[in-house]
Amino acid sequence: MTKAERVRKNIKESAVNLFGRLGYEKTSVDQIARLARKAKASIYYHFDSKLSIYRDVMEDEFRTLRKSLEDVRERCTEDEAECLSEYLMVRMEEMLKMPIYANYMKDRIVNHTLGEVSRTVRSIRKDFDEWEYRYFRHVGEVGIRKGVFSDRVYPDMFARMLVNILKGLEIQLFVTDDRDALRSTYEAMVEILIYRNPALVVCRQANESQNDKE
Amino acid sequence: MTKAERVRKNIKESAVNLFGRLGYEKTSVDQIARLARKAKASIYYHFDSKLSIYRDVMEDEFRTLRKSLEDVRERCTEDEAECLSEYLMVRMEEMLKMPIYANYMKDRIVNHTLGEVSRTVRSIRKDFDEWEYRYFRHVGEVGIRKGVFSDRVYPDMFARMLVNILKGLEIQLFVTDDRDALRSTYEAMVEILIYRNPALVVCRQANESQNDKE
DNA sequence: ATACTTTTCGAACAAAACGGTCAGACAGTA
DNA sequence: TACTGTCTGACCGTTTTGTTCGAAAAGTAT
Repeated sequence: MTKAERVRKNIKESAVNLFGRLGYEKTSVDQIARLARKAKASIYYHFDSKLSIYRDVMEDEFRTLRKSLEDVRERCTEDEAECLSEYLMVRMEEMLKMPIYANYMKDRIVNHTLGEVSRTVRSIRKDFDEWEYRYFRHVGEVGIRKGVFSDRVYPDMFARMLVNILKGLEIQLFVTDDRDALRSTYEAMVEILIYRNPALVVCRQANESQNDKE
Repeated sequence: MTKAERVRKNIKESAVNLFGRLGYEKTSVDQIARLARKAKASIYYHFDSKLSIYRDVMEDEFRTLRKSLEDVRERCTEDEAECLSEYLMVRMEEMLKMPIYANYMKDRIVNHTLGEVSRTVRSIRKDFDEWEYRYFRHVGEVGIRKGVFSDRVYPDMFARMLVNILKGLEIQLFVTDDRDALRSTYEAMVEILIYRNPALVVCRQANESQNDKE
């Protein structure tokens, strides 16, 4: 790691600290510089603008979120419903470890307008959504083929719906901070998504009554 | 409660919210006004200045701290050591519920200078210290007379020492946020303060061995 | 309706803080 | 010595800040 990279990293650490606690507007470049023990002008040697620092650390947050979710995907490949449930739980926990994004969400809700900052975050978020859409569609394809989910929904519909529902619940998560409420909501959602094939239900009931007799 | 008092209270609630989250510098009067649904100029009808709002809500925080500690003092009058230990625990827990003061402490540690704000808070804090000193001196007097604490220290010394030690530990508390570490430190401190009168120890040992024989 | 008081606020102010620039200083090094 | 990457103090134009003031509005008692 070169010296320049080390300095850049140091600046980013200061930025994470401040953006995470104060948000974009309330953090000044001078403050980042002081915390990184550099002059304000030095910050502009390593970064183009305040916004580019913000974008950089925000991207990092989403990168580590992706990494965590990739781990879940690899770890769990058996039952699609179980898998999805686990995925959503980890997703929630990891999102609560994203202070900069959480702060942005809160700011957005109360201030209603952040201009170019919003545009930047939306672009990062769009990449993440598309990445996640691809996964959901894959889960949908496999799940529908196996009969775990109803074959009346197409994988594309299935994935799009999930992405949008999760976006809504996310706001709730950051505003209320009530992870337990969200957990049960996720569980209920997965439960509803699972296709209760009438034939299978009858079959299962038959099995159970047979087990009772034994 | 008159209308003016209600408005004042409403403004103070907004101020508590913002000062507690953002600190003094990062909170603007306009922001307080918006949260209280008043024009900025209206704030100055009810308060002299931004600093006077800050002083007001900070004093409130110390007032409720005092109230809690007075409750402990009344509840517990038996064993001086036990009493002191309980007092310190409640003191710590209650201090963690003082967001504005906590925020001020953090700011002070990283910024090193806040000028007139520091002067204001120091004055409030001085009142509290003197109030607490009087209690510690009283506990010292009674404790030393009863032989719980060593009679080689004077009540004044005893109280002054406690006030200063607590001030130091307080910084640790706000910086690390590790209340468990502080709890054991407090316990150890009280343990050390208790006077292990050699005569009493011998006496107690004799009693115990007598109990063994029975 | 009248006159008087209390409360609110838009507009304006000087001062400060803001993001960002630039010319030059400094340190390593070939 | 000349060159390269890194740092910084001073500065700029703009926006935000705390605070003031006169007048509008709301409330109240006569």
